[in-house]
Amino acid sequence: MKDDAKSRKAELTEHLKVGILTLRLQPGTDLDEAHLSDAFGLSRTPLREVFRQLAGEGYLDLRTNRSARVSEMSYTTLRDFFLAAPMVYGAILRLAAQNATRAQIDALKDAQQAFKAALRAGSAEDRALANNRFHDVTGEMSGNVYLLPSFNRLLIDHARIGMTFYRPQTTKMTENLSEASRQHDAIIAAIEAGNEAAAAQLAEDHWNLSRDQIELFVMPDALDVPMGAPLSKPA
Amino acid sequence: MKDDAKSRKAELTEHLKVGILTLRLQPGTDLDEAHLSDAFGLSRTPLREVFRQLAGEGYLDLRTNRSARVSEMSYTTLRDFFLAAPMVYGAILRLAAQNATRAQIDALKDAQQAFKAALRAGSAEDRALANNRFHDVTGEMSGNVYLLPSFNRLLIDHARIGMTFYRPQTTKMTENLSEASRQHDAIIAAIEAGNEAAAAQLAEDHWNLSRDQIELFVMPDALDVPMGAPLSKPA
DNA sequence: CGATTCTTTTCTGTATACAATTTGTATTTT
DNA sequence: AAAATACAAATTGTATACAGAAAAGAATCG
Repeated sequence: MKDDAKSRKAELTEHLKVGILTLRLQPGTDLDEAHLSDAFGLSRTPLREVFRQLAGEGYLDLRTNRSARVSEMSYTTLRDFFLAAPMVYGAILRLAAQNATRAQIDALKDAQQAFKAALRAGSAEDRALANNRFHDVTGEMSGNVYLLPSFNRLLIDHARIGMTFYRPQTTKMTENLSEASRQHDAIIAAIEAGNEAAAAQLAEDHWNLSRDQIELFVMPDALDVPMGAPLSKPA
Repeated sequence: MKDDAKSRKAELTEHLKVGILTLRLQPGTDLDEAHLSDAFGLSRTPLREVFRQLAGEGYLDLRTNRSARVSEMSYTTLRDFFLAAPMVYGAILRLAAQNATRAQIDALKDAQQAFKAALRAGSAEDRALANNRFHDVTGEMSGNVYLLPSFNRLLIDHARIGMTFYRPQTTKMTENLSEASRQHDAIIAAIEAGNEAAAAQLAEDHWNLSRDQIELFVMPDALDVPMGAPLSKPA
């Protein structure tokens, strides 16, 4: 059982990634080098290398002479997200259908099993991470080094945005999650059949569903209170 | 005149970037930490941080317990490049036309001036770098954090592929460079006018020209020698 | 002579110590 | 009392020293 520096470094990386994807580490959070190096038994040198790497992948922002910070999410970035996601997701799934290997398809099926399990009995964090894993595998399948950087960057914020809607608050939202799961199954089938057109269409459908889910959160049903009626006082 | 560590670090970063874009540092080249830290008056710690950053941006590949290496370019990556570039370039120019600020438009004009100067009197390196700079500014204009990672990754290899065809070997290739310059002017005009559709169309035209130029290099005119005739001996 | 093992050397990865910068606090000044 | 300044504490950035892993070379065996 090796617990050397290498594995501790990987642990730290995973810890930060998961924390950021699940919003446990919220956008804008400052990271304390001293505390983290202490907690993971690493000196600051390798720790800072991990920071640089995660910054390169879009998890963190680095500012000279200031602490590393979990990358921000603002309304402008949300707009950019909506613009870029459909295009990149479509291209990735199309390429995945072209290039997926047997082993990758098996990995995708495993990811989907985990996603279903998370829907049945998991927390919001479990669902977001399982969904992230599913799409991450489709990225691997595409194998296109030029599209992956943007795709992975999108997946980070998709998970973070999704953390709000994987905690379903209405029946409609719950139905949407079941639909997403069915779409995952269809995506697997399209990839396995090498059906590019179907994969691209499913990417669009899947994205539209995801967008609807986001809209349900951003624009909830209006409160059922007559105009002018007093609202309950804030604490 | 500050020559402190910070500027030396930036110098090193620039040196490596330029070297990689111009193929002075060829794909697959191993980088020697000891030599570089000596040459730039930096210790290995900040040097390795620069390596990590450049790896994140796609300039370098890092392998544990092995030297950092200039990122490879193979025929498979060339195929991926041709698949991804038209889509991403189009989206970036469309967004650039939407969002460009006055200062950015001025920067783009400056870059184009430099490009023209490089065409008139510069080396192949100068031309590739000036062209890279021009497109880099369009990326800044788009301002979309989700598309930029892929766009910047594409620009790296576009510069490297281009290094072969910015050394024009035929009249046709020279004409293409002039045409590229005219397209740059048209791109500036479309962006300045906020004309998205025109910008997107120009992205397609510009890409097609670039692809033609690459094809001229990959598939040169057949040698004008009758079949079976003896070729001049290699040295 | 070739292949293999062992030793030496070189290079990568990490820890620690120190320098430099920023931030928070107390003091002074208007 | 508010603003400005000076000082102290905390934090980031860098250099150096050392530990560990590959690579290169020497010695041994078939």
